[in-house]
Amino acid sequence: MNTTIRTRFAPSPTGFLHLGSLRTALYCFLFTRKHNGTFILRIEDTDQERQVPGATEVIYDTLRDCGIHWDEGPDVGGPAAPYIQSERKDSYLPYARQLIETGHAYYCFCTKEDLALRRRQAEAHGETWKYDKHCLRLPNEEIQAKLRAGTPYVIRQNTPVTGESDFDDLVYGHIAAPNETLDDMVLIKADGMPTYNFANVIDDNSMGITHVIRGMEYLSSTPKYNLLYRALGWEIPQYIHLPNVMRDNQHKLSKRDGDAYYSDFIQKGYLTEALINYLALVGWNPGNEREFFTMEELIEAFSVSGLSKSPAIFDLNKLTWFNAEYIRRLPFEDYLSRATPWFDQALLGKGIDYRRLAELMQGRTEVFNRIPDMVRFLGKMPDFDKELYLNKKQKSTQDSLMPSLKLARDILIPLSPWTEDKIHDALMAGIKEAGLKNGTVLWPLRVAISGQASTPGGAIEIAWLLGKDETLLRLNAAIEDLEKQEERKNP
RNA sequence: GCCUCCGUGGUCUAGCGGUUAGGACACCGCCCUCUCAAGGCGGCAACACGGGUUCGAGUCCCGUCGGAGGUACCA
Repeated sequence: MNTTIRTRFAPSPTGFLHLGSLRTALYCFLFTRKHNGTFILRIEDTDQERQVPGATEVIYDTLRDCGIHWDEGPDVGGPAAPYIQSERKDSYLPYARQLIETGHAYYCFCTKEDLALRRRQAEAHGETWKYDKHCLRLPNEEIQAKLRAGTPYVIRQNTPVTGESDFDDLVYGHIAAPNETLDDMVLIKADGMPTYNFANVIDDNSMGITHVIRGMEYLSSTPKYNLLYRALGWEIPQYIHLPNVMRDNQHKLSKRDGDAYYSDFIQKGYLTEALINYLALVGWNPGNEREFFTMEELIEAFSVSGLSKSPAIFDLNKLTWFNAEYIRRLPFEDYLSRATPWFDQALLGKGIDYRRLAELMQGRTEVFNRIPDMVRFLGKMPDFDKELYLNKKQKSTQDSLMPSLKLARDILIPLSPWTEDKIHDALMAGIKEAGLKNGTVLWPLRVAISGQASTPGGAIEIAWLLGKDETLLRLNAAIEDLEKQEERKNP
């Protein structure tokens, strides 16, 4: 490999960046960096009807966030500028004309409606629809007359009807398709814009792309692209087609799921690094059992041979596990600042010490958006089922309950200053003195002041976070509540 | 329908003719422990099916079945 590798990521600006596309961009980037090549960003906006304002910026921002840097692109320029297809509009038609002259393409005056009708008829007969080359057989005079009259037309590729076309994909190996099954695809649309199919070939060539890395939805049309390369006398690039990222066995991860865009995950509190790390492993493996990678390490480890051929289901569970791991590894100050807005959602103005809370929460946070529900009880004592007090394993029984709570109260009332160490030592000493098991007192205490089956921290940490006043308030309320309940039972 | 591709536990995967089929997530159990989490230990669970080739097949060939993609003046 002595020629410099040039690759491109060529998204359409139709909205947010889909995770499947992100992964394609990632692999493309990794491959290119690994081989010291040039990574190009090209915006494919040939479909005027599907433009979404601001979508291009979303692509830039997402890629940058992820650490996927492009060497040439619309914003940074480069020797093959412009990098937006609509701005290259005029460069396609001459090639199409050249193809017409050499018999590899032809004008077609069939209307969309007419085509749709014929397609439906063919399908009604159970036949495969394929353009019948009707306009290829038009006499030259008629073509010229229609052209002069301004009749709308498209330009179609004239694919051979015999033989077969084949190529070698770096992932899928040898791919061959009978030419008779190849449709005469439209190259230039009636509005003068090239189709993706055509623009792609022209741009990839004029930008000197050596390796085309893209989703496998293009695998079956690649033979047609290659026919174009040959007709134009161009060198065919290497192909690396990537299997799809699936939601489940039969569905691609789709925009409808609400879980398909990069931004969806970031908003929920997934870390970019975790997402990238996970995504890299959906459809690729490093050849060993390593799972954690920084971007630099991914570049180092990346190899086409580790790419999988079969579609992979996106596993939210595993992503979440990665995310929790990444959160645990975050420097504490970083965690604190990221968690603060989520603490605020449940605890704003409640006077809780976020720093201590963050210490307790960092190891327990899987996704940031789960924080509010986990800490809300600190701001407001929730209602809870009294059954929660009873816990066999902790040796907290109906009989031990009231004495335990009162013991805790008696120990905590005189306590000063209110520090975790003090609370801990006093409680432990009192429990030992009473000859009880830790759980017998601590379990009901934690329940009484939190109302939760589980909390980020034990009774001691929770008591400290709540503060002495609030802790005793809640404890007293719990005791009174139980006493009332007793009275009702035995008046 | 036709064309192309794919097929190892629930999920992501290792395997590239001889393995007790390995790892990770999830799940279950135990330990640790003032709950939960983390951690430690253990467990459940896979070569889609049928034919070949071979001394020997998850690995090679053929077929069946299953799935995906394509079949647009969308990309």
